[in-house]
Amino acid sequence: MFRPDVPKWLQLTELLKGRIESGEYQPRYPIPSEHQLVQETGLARTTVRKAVAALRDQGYVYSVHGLGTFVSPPEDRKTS
Amino acid sequence: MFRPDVPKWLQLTELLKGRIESGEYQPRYPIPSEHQLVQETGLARTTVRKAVAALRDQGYVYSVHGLGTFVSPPEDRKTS
DNA sequence: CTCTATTTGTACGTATGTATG
DNA sequence: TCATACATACGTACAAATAGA
Repeated sequence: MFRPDVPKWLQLTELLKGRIESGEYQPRYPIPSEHQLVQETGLARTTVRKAVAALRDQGYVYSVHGLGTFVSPPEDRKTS
Repeated sequence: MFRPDVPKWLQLTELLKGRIESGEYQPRYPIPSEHQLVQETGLARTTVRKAVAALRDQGYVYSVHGLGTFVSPPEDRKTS
């Protein structure tokens, strides 16, 4: 599932970003939980968290403690 | 209370399994709640839950949302 | 019927240790 | 020395189901 030459966390970041940009994950709706992403990818939770943190830093998602991680409105995305 | 070389969650799993197999916890009766196990062991709830989840995976107990976790009948136990 | 307490379920936040390249 | 990656462990928050007063 993952190429060996690129960090897995970065590949997961790009994968999720693609699903957001394609509209598969809609603004204001949650992306899969960390637990679900761990199950689906086989990665460790820390690695999944690193991928989601990068998405957050780039304005693609925001997280609410105890609730989940949600897709940001398109204008929040930092495309730089 | 816990050995340093084995994960605490696994040690708690084995401890509870021992109480089930010895008959201290009887089939169809509840085991201590997560909260009680936290108090008794000093572990975090997440760690206690991991121990109970392992017990569930092995067929030793089943949980009912809002009610508790109960000892399974012996024939459900996966001894493999 | 409503309120409350208890209990399990779900989910994110944080920290530490170990191993590998 | 550093980034990546996995595992363990504690903390905090919110949700849902159940039972009883």
